[in-house]
Amino acid sequence: MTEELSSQYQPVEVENRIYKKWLDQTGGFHALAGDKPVDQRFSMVIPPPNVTGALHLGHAINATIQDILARYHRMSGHDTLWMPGIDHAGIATQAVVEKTIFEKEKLNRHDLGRDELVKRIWEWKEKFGNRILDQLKAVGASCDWPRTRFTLDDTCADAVREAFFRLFKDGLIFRGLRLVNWDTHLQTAVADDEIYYEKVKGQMTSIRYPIADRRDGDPEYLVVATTRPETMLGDTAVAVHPDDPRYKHLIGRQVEVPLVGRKIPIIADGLLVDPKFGTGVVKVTPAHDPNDYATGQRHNLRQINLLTPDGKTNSAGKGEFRGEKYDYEGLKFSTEARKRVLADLETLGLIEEKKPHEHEVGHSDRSKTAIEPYLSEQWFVKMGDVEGGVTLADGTESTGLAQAAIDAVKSGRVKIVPERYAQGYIDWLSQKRDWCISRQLWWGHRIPVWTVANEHRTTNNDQLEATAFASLSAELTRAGISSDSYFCAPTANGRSAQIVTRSPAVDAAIASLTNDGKQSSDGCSLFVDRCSLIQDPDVLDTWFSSALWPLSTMGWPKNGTSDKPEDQLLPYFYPTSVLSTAREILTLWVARMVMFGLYCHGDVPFKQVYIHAVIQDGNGKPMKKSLGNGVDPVDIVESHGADALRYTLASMATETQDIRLPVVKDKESGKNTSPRFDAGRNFANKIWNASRFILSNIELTTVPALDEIIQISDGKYLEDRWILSRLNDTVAQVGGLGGEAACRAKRKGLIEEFRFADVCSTLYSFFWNDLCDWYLEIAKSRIRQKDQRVQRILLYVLRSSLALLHPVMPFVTEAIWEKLPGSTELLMLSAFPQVDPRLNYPEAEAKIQTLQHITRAIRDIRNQYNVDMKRILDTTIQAATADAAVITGGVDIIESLANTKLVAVGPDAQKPANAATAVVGTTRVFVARVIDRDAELARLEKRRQELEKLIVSSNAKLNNEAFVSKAPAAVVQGLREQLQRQESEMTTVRTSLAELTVA
RNA sequence: GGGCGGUUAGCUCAGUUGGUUAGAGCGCCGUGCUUACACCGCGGAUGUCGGGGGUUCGAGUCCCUCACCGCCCA
Repeated sequence: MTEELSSQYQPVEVENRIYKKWLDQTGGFHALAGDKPVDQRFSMVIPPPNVTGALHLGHAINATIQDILARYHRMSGHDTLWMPGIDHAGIATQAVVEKTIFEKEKLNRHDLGRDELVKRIWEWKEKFGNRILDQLKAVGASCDWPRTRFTLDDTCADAVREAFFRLFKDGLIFRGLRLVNWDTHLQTAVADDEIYYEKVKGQMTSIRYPIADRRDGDPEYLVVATTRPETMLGDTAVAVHPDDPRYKHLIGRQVEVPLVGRKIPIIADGLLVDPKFGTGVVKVTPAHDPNDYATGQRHNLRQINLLTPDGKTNSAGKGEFRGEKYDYEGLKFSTEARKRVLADLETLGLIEEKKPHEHEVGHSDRSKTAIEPYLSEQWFVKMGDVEGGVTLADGTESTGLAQAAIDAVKSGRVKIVPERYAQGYIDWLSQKRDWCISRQLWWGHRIPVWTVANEHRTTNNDQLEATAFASLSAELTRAGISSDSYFCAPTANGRSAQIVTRSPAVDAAIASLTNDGKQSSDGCSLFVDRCSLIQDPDVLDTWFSSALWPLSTMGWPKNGTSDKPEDQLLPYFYPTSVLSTAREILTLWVARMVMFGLYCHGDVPFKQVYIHAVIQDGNGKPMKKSLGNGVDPVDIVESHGADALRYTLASMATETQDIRLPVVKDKESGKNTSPRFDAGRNFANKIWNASRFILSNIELTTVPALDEIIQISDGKYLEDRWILSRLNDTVAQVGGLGGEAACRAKRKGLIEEFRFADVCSTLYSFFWNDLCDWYLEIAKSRIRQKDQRVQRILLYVLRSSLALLHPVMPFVTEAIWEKLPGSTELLMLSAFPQVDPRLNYPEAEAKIQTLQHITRAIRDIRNQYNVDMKRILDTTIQAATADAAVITGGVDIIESLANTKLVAVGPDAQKPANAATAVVGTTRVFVARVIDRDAELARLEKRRQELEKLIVSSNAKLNNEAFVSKAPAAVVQGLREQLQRQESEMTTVRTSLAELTVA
């Protein structure tokens, strides 16, 4: 046995083998719908990592947390599903692939074309898409791998189609003009969270706008200051503060915009204008600034868009002023056009002042180029309340989608842990801002809406359209797929007819019918070239498919269509039990999942949301590639082992929102690491060695059953009852009391309370301190004597410990489990230990504690006097009768652990000459023949002073009339008893001091 | 500007409804190659609980205020 196990745990030698064994014997941690009651089912979906990504510490801590939960519930006998998968991450992925293609082939996406680019991204996905999943496996994640989903696969696409179709039919998806953050390089709208701000040195220019129709006393100009003079071409108002005496009389009049010659109103707006800032006059360009946009909404102003999608000035950028024509069309908007505008203004003498100005400019995270606010047509999901309400899939009514998600949390149907995060979720949803779901990308779920191609629309072809649509409808009906399409008639305000399709079959039918005027099977020509249909070119925001993740991964909307177990996931495992994630996506993702879960399927997607802390470096800075302060979890798996990584991360998982991990560069490898991971490695090593020691001394062929253990623990060995009692307490803390007892006590275990750091420290102190430092040391003499009972206790405790530790440290525990006598089944499939009231031995716990105190006192003296460990000292103990009995009962323990000989114990035991004294409460411990009078005096005097302070403080409280009368009786009584103990010990210390002085 | 979190030993963090002498790991000091483990054992030292004020018989814990750090939302 000993020969097989090295004296140091070598994780790299066992982890791959163990992981493969798990996969082989569980079918890849495969879960099936079963027949257990709801409280014995446990399910989670993994927050799908980005395909472009590599594992970072955020993934690692979250995977560790989820795996602890999954393994714990699996061992508790619950049907356990942990659904894995990855996210297509629209813009991030497309940007990465476009960049690599450009670097290698100098081709951009327009050179390649849509189909070719999408094909290339799929190839790239096949090549790199599974890398992060392999990394999760290296960490030990026990996901149901055969079910691995991808947000762009067919199953997920079905869900996206169905959800879009329903929302559209219910009027919850609409198209509208909105100001979006436009990335002119990638030519797409980007979300607010995909923008970062950078300080840019610019110029503040003050421009004179001539006042139209001047009256007496009017100034010639109004002067406005701007950092973006080119946007003046799109100005549709200038605003002043309603109470500003300088301009009050001008409100309602007009100014002329230089260069374009447009006359625009002077409006009053208290929200936009700060009269103390600049000249107190603000130009308003609703199509090119978010604040101006809002102002435009308030005052019903025209919106003039000046941009082309690639960031140039469009045909609106021209005009006539003072008889001259000005034209900026085709110029790069914020660079070339700006220069020309400034030069032209200069020539006209309309520039009042120019001064340097530093301001924040939004940049796209993906292309690193400046963002342009851009007015464009986008698709939206209506979040706010709607007339008539929204019917959720279970038939209940809500005033709107956002409200439904708010109510789910407020009512406690979804519980957010830690609770404080619920407020942010509710606040964000309460704004009920419509959700822009269209992205001008090619990588993603294409918006399933067909319209008449814009360039073919004229006012007089409505009749043609109507006929064509009727024919198409008939064609779809004949093909039996008309229920998968939804027709929307053209509207009076010029919107084209729209067809929303639910299935690729309908798309294919439309495409084939509209191509080049081809004819349908019955020979009827459906569309002429003036009325061809095109599918909306945009794709859906990635979060749209992510929002359906708990549903789509379980097969919605097709679940229940067969009796096959894989089609029964949704009724069995939905809603999931827990979602573990980071707080940054609480709104973007979590809120939207709740919304869609309720709307599409009539139930929340999860009962609990656990928000884990974010790991920062040792200086409190977030870990970022650009800062070079990140630690790669895969490096830690290689250097320290997966268990060490997991243990360390789990022990940092407290309720705070940030945790710091001091980062250092490893001298040999040059890679970032942290000394904090040593704790995990050391603990794994300790488990390994204690197990090795126990197993090498065992002659048993099976692990004893609980009944046998209870029988033999009733004998003379106090320590056996003690370690069993400690074990039982540890089980209770980590796993809870179980069954009815837990209900009565209203206490779950630390794992289910998400107190992962406490789980770690509880396991650590039991295994290392109780088991290794005390029990194994006490048991050694019996082990040497081949005592059969101690072998049984040891093996039983070891097996329970491995099972307790397994959810946190699965590899090392499974590797040892293999070596247990009679071991056949996997530890990961074995039962998690249960509390048994018969294993509570409070009297043993109290007695061992006394013996530990005495032992420590003797060891302390040995250390202080530098006594050679080999020298056996004589000890005399003066103790009250009751204590003396305990000590006498534990003579062997004290003698072996303190390497001493107890020569006399009792109330009348006398202090030998030349003995050192230690005081433990009222007990005095004399260690013979090591006396150093000065050292003794110093030690006792120090204790005397400590006690004196305590006694003074206790007395002060007890002499305080207010305390005695107002504090609870138990507290007062407790303090009285404490004072008594302190005074007794003081007497003992004084006696010892007196003896020294006399001697 | 609004909201949230943090500030406890040299470092990283616990401290559950206010109540008996504020804890752990790492690090540090001393010591030991005692046949599981030096990734170890044994022992030790280290805290005005960010500053100030208040409530209370009693505050690390509750309230107010200031400072600094971080996050989220505008």
